[in-house]
Amino acid sequence: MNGLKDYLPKEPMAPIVTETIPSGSEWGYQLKWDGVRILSLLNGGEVSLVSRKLLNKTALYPEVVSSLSELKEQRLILDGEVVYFHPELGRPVFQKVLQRERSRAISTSAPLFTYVLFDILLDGDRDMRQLPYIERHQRLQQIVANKPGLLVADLFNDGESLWKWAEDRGWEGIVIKRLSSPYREGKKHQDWYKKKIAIRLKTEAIAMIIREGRVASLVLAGDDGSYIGRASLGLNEQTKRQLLHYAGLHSGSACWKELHTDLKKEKLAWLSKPLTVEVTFLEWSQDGMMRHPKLLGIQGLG
DNA sequence: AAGCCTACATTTGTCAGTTC
DNA sequence: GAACTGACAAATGTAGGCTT
Repeated sequence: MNGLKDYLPKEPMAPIVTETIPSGSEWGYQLKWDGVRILSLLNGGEVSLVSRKLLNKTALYPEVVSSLSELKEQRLILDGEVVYFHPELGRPVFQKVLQRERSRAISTSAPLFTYVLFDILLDGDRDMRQLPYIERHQRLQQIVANKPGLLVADLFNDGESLWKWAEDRGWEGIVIKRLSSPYREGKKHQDWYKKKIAIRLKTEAIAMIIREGRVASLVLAGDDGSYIGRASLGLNEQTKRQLLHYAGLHSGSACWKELHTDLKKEKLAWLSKPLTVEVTFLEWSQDGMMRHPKLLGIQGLG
């Protein structure tokens, strides 16, 4: 019999970003649970947890280890997402996961995390990876059925409805899986897709951050003129050159009396004529910043 | 308070190889 | 030779912890 590690992928199977939701009976749909990807290895009473990059996370999520303890006499490799489910909001809150990931000592009053499972790679002696996803999902449900702290991600058959449901309730997005698909490493497949729900905003770039004589990112202000973050995703070299040119033509003075600490160490080029930009981002952070902002377009650039 | 660290996600640029 | 693709590195940003 092979060791458990022989069944561990170099990287877990990952969904590919898509804009259009594939439809048809060969596809299944799941909510995208916003947390950290964790593979779990169970064997002979031992439980260990590893991250996307196969780093050991066993000590970081003791409650997950404990939730899995009922299953630990079996020989299993499971795949899923560790999330903090906010009871009032009715959805996962990623910030809580970040707090846990960055803490060394876990306080006893730390919020409890849930392990949301969506795949099984090994079941006893059986390599499950070649089985169709629908069968792996069914087997996972049999094994995990109603264990506290564990959840099997539901599989739905109507992608558009799930998308609307997720959108209405502020979830991160949905994952679309080909029901016949084997488990393959990384993104070398055409079987798993994800579509993220993004907030769209038209806002103003009032300054640019300059590094080594080049535009590094745009400083964005919200409706009330306050700092809501910076954005660089979506800028290519050509756009950066255009921006630098624009900054030269419309050089202005500082808008704020006091700079956000974020910006204090940066070299800024203030604009006398702000640029209207469109951005998307995943969500607002607690202190009013955009999480993962991305520029869609900039108006008024030559 | 500043600066560095770790971990993660994602895009952009580049290079090499393949295809038309 | 142009256009596409995959693999890879670099860049950018997120955020709290830790040290000074």
